Formats: sequence, structure tokens, C-alpha cells
Amino acid sequence: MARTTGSDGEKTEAAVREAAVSLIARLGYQAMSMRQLAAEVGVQAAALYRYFPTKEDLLFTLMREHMEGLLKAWGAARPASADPVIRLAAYVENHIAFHIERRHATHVSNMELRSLSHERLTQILKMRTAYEKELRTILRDGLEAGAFEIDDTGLTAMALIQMMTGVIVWFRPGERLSLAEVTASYLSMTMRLVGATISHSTARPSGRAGNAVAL
Amino acid sequence: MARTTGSDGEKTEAAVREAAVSLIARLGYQAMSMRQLAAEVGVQAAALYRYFPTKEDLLFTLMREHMEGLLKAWGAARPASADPVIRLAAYVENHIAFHIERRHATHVSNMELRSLSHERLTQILKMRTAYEKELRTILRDGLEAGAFEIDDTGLTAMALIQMMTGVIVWFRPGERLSLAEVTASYLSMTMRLVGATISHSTARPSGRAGNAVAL
DNA sequence: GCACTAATAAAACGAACGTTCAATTAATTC
DNA sequence: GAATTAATTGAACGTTCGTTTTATTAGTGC
Repeated sequence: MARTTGSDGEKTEAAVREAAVSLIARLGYQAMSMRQLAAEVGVQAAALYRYFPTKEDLLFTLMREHMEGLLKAWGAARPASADPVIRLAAYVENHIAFHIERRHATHVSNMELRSLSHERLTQILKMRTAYEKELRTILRDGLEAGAFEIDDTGLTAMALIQMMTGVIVWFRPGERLSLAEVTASYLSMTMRLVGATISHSTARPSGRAGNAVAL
Repeated sequence: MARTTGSDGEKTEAAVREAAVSLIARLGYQAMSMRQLAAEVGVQAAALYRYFPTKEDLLFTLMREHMEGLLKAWGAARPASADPVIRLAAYVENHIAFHIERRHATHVSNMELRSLSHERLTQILKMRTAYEKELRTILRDGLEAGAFEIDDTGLTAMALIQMMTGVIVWFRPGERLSLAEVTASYLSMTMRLVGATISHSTARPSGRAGNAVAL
């Protein structure tokens, strides 16, 4: 046999990406074999090499696109307001929504950094640092404006990101808590953690921020 | 050649454990080969099988002992006081100190769960759940006593543990912040996060708790 | 110093790995 | 409908894997 009826390059590539994210998240990059991935897609292992030259290229592509998506999502969600409380609320909401929607891809991006070559690791970390810097800027602005009470901006940013990203470890949609409930709770925990005082801004596109502070 | 001069079973086994924790933390369990581990110890691969019947047995032993150590450390650090603020402060201090001291082992225990067989995974998760339950109990007691303001006890416990454990990702001893500074910051963030009111207890063995609340 | 045990080396096992290559067939173009 | 291109198979390559077996040497007890 050779080319199969109905075979389509674009569809196969998409199926490979999807199956790879799922398998790597579940088994780990090293534990997933190319034959296993091919079987999941319904194809022979050799066919994978039409789309990704090596196994590591596949991993890198998945991670890069995940990080690009995260930065793009934040770019779209970033509020126009200068109020640090509103900006922080938007950051938390975007972060949680994005990561819960892509649990598997997040797992891959967080756990498989060590499987990348040095230069590719650097590329991914650059994107990650840029994303974290956005949060540090919000915290610093809030601190300078007297809206937050924070010991150390960098440490607080890491603690918040760690706390928020951790949601993918235990959260399962359709269980005890809804996404909205979880987001509301994380918002109020975040606002208390940074010692936010109540925001006096009139425009509040993110209605939960006020609530969070009040709690 | 065979037995080498100065060879000692106990010393070799200890060297194997130490090298394995370090290698698995750095490379991942699947990526570390038994030959690589043996080379690190300065021995042939076959010699490892005198101490651990399989590679997975080695991993499981490391993880089980890590979790046992964590539970034992908390058992020793657990304060006699009934004050939830004091108990929470002790939990945070113990958690951070234990995990920073054993960064590599913590990495292994958190990242390699998927490499365990089903029944061994269950064993480890049972210990982990018991440890997390201690925190949930403290939070619930504090909530009922009116000392904390918390949306959801379970969710808050997970968020706190995620935040605290995350310290091993970025903290390096001897850099910008000292262990004491990091611990103090995490304590104040924790107390604010749970909405702790000032503890009125007279006995305060963990002096930082009061400070944390005050911040 | 002789028997015995502990600790290791050396070599080999079959299986699985990532990857390559040539052959083959489906779809597309003209 | 012939020529061309796209997509895939099946077989094979050399390497490495976890593990086992056997032999050999260092230390220990008497």
C-alpha cells in the first residue's frame, strides 16, 4: 500500500499536532514514541516525517505556537485602562481562561523544556519572560500608585503565576466548580494577596474586580 | 575485573540514590538511562541491579521516601497551638524549608508520577492527599473560627500549595533573596490570601506569623 | 590461609527507538 | 487519459535501551 484514499496533508498534520499534544501531556515527550503517535493518528511512523523533520522539531513547534498564542491572547485581552486593579484582573482572567482551555498544551510547555536544545530553549524562555514581565509591570505600577501592598514585585509575580497555572493540575470542567466560580475565587485570592485597595475607577469592563477586592 | 578495592554496598547504594535524584530531576526519568546513572556513580550498569531490581523500583523508592520525609517533617513541625494562624504559619514555613532543601527530589516527586505503575501511583497519591488534607483542616478550622475569609477551602488549599511549591522553580540559594526573606514574603502573601485577621494568641513560637498578618 | 560472601565487571539478550529509503498508489493537472 | 505531484506504506538501518548471566575479585570469619 501507499497513499490511502481520502488522505489529505493538512488534515493529517492537524491530527498529528493534536495527538502529539495529548500524548506528550499524558506520557511525556521521551516516553512517547513516534510509532505510538503514528498509531494514534492512524498512519505509519514514516508518514510523520513528511510534516516534522525530527521528533524535537515537533515538540518545539507545539511549544512555540502555544507561547505565541498566549502572548497574542494577552495582547487582545489587555485593557486600555491604566488602573492596576483592572489590568491585574484582566491578566488573571486571561491567564486562567487560556490555560484551562489548553490544559494539555500548557502541560507540555511547562514540563518539557528540558527536552529542547539550548537555542530553542532560549527562544521559548524569551517568550515566557516577556509574558511574565507584563505581570511584573502591572504589579510595579500598582505598587507605585499605592493600589497594592507588595513585598517584592518579582517574587509576587512568580507566586501568582505559579498559583494560577496550578489550576490545570486539579481543575476538571464539569466537576464541583465551574470555570466562572474558579476564576472568581482566583481573582479574589489574587487581589487579597497583592493587598489591593478598592478601585475608584469609573469604567470597570471586568466587573469581577470590584467584587474580588471587596471579598 | 570484578569487585573493586574499597567497594562498599552501603556507600554505593547511597551514591546511586543521590545521583539518580539529580539525574532524573535534570533529564527526566525516561531520558535517564541506567548506563548514564551507573557512569555518574562510577560503576557498571549491571551493578545497579544489586540495589534496585528495576528502574521503576528505583524511582518509586525515591518518591516514597521523599513523601515519607515530608509527612515526617510536618509531624515534627506541627505546633501544639490550636490557633489557625499559628498552624498555617508553621505549615508554610515547613513546606518552603523542606522543598527548598530538596529541590531535586521535589522535582522528581512532582514530575514523574506518570512513570509509576497504577498501584504505586496510588500509594504516592495517598500520601500526598494526606499531606494536603492537613492544610485543608487548618483552613477549615480558621474559617469556622472566623480567623480566615475564604471562598472555598479545597480550592484555596490547592492554590496555596501550588504557590509555595513553585518556589523551587525560580529560587536559587545565594542569589538576590535569602531563604529567610523568601519565607517571610510567602508567609505574608499567604496570610493576606486567606484574609487572616490578627492572631490574639499569647504564645507565638513562630514569630513571623504576626508580622505576616500585619503587612 | 582457606572457605565464604559481598560487590562488581564484562558480555550478551531481545526489544524498541528515531529515522531513512524505495516503492506504490491517490489525487491533480493539462 | 497520460503525466505529474502529494501522501503514504513497508522494510530496513544502526543505536540504544533495560535487564540477565556468568565469571572474577575484594573483603570477612575462623
